[in-house]
Amino acid sequence: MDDTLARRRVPARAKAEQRIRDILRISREVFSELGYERTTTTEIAQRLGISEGTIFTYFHSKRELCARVIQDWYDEIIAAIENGMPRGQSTRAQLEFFIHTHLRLFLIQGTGLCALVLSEGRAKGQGLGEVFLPLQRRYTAPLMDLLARAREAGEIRADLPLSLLRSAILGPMEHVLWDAVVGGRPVDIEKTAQHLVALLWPALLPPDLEVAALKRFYGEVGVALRRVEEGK
Amino acid sequence: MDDTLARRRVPARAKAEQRIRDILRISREVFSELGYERTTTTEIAQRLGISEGTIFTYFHSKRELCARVIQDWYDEIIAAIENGMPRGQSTRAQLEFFIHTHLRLFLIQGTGLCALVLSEGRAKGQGLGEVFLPLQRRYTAPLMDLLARAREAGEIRADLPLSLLRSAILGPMEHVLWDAVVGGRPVDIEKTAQHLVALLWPALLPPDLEVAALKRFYGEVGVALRRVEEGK
Amino acid sequence: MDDTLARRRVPARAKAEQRIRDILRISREVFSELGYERTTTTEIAQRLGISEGTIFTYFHSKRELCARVIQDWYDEIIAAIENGMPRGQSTRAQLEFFIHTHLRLFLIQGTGLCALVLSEGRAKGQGLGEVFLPLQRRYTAPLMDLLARAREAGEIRADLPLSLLRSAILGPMEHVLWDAVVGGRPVDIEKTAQHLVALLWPALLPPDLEVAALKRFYGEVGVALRRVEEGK
Amino acid sequence: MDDTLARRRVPARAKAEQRIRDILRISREVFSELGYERTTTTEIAQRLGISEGTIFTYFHSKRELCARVIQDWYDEIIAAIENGMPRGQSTRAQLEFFIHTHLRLFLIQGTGLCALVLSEGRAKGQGLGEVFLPLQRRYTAPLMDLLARAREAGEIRADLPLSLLRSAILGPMEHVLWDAVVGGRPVDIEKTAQHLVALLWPALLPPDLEVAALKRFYGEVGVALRRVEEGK
DNA sequence: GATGAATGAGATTTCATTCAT
DNA sequence: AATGAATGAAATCTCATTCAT
Repeated sequence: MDDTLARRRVPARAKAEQRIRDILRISREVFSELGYERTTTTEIAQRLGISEGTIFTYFHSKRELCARVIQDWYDEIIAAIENGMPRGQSTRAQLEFFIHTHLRLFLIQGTGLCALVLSEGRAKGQGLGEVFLPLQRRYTAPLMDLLARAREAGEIRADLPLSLLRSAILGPMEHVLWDAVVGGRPVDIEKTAQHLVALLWPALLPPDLEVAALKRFYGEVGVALRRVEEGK
Repeated sequence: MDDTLARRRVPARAKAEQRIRDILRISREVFSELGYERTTTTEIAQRLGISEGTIFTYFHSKRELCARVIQDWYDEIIAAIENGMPRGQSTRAQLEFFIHTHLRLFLIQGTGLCALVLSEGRAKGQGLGEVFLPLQRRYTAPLMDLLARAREAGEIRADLPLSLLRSAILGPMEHVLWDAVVGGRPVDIEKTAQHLVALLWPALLPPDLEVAALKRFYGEVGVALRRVEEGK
Repeated sequence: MDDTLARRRVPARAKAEQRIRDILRISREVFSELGYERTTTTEIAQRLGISEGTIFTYFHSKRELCARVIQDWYDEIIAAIENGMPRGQSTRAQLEFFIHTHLRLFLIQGTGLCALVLSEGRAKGQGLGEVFLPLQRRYTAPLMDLLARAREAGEIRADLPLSLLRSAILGPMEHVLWDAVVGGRPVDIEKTAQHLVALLWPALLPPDLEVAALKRFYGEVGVALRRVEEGK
Repeated sequence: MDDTLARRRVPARAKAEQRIRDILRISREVFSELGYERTTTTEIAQRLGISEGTIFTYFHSKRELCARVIQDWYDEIIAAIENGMPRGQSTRAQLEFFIHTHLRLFLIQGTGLCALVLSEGRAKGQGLGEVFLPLQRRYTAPLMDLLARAREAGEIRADLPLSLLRSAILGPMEHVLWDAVVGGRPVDIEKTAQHLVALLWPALLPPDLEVAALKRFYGEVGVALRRVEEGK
């Protein structure tokens, strides 16, 4: 009974929501394959098996549709990272989670959406640009927080601007993804994430924390030696 | 008389070549400002003060023109790096030269051309994609050579694939450039290059090369100490 | 119980009639604001807070709806004039009533409906045009009657076609209304009506009715004078 | 020779100008037949036997094209009236010229353009409206000047606002034209102009200028008579 | 070789109308 | 009776490319 009622009332609203979801799903596909300009509403409609007009029943314009696609995609990534971040664990473990999650989510959709953001974010004039900046900021916030806290704790180097450290982490990830897609090779996400952390971790450490200690010891030994020799 | 002769002999070839250069120069400007799709042949012709038809006298299509623009741009960067690379100096010095030159040449034209490559390189179907791969390879060749030689010499770590090291260098550079353009801030190229090297160098070093040596010393000193104490 | 019965009996007819009235009322608003083409069924439905489909339950097409709107509006004006015309009073008083009523009714709804008729009445092809002619005729009938009777009584000039006199009355009124709407100024209906009558009345009088009599008298006095002088 | 050169150089520019003239001529036809909204660029292109794109080579948008059509049409009327006005002659003769010219020029194109202005002038939002007001003003300027000068000379009544007098002249003209087009009857322009002047002239005269003089005379004669009779 | 007018294929977007629920 | 999602025809406008001069 409940079921029947539910099922009966559903269509009116739920059908519409399903449509919106469908359109967004396919649009994400097409936009990420072809980029904004080469994507046509005709193509989207055809893949959905609906008429072009229907798309415009739910979205005012192609631009709005695209903005929504990007927003949703960001939202997913942001949610995945914010929710999953193992805050109790070590900085290095958290960094590894961030990189791993990032690689995983990007590779689901290919780098198409990434390139979309990269190229359309620059559309001067009346562009999608404004939509991106806040998203980009929210998206990198967990990473920035992590770095800031680690720096306060003296765990990572303080001699360079945080934004540079951020670039040193995000940049290689994007480049690896790019390589993967252009080269068309599959990526072992697990391994690549571990590699990236192994590679980048030394770059983040305070230069010569341990080394400095050892050097001091080395020096003191030297002094002691000389004294022994002299005091002979 | 001289003039007339000169004018008569030259034009057939030299005038045409000048035209081609002009078209390429302006096209580079426009493509990098607007991206491939938003660039119109009309815009290019207008900025040149010539008719649209003329462009098609020299280039078969917009696509071909764009491919040529990108190729020329790559050629310049490749030449600058190949010619300028200070091969006699230390690996670190060569890396700094590479990063510095890269940043400098990219920032001359803005990141427009970079975004152009990024977004148009993916054009599935009848794309520019095929043009890019070899260029990209030639472009990164000097860096790969440098890394390979340094690895053989034991200067840099051997526990990770070279391609990952490459990504760890190119990725942050691109990210920094991106930040610069999106943020609209000017970049101190000199300083940024130094910072990037300072940041990335530790990541490239064999893990614990120096540290390992010190630790071995520490250990030996310990052994010696105990022996002295015992042999007392 | 009463309620239930009432509600049950009424709806079939009365509810439907209320719907029709509502749709017509709002449609009049929208059509007169926007004109036929710029009016959308969506806009009408939204202002009514009903669904688009409902409109088509009661009207076969947008065109039919518009025709009905115009017809109703004419009916109101015609009724107001036919019922209110002070037939016992002087021709001039009746003319003033006509002008006053006309201005008043037009200005209630703005000149939107007027412009609607003007522009849509001409729609060649599958137009509303055919609907208008009889309405226009019924609408001007009271004025034509008034003029015809006055002419028979010798009150107004007989040297020009009646249709021209009608134009000389309707034309200025419309022009004044137009001015008012374009200029966006409020109109003092009372005063404007009086002014129009003052202006137009002399145009309707038989040329020189009074003047002719006076001139005849003037001539006779002259003759008499000369006779007196001579007969001295 | 001259001819040949002239003919040879002509196309480049003259061909374009001819095109523009052709497009304007046909557009005037279509816009005046169908109104702004119902006119399609397809229809215009078809009647011209050219492709739709060509229209947009010369005019940025349908709206601009329409604005130009209206402007040209106004310009013609304004020029005809400004140039032909017989300024030396009597006020009445000048008025007749104005009315006659107006009727003639309007009837060449039908009232289509008139209705176009009427209906599109109201297009709220981003309309053609702004284009019209100055044209309308320039267009009525000669008439207003005429009326103002005549009023200063005491030739026409001063008890009503000039704008009302203007409406009393323009209004009937438009109404007559409307009648003619709706009714589909041909109009005897000469006769109609004369009739309109005969009809409207008395409305413009100072009320009772002549009549007042005669009445004064009549009164004085009466006084004189009584005095003679008494002084007998 | 240069021109620039003409083209036509195609893209986005609107909206009256239909119809299953 | 009411809904509102779906439609599809049509409209405006863009632009790379061609070709006669």
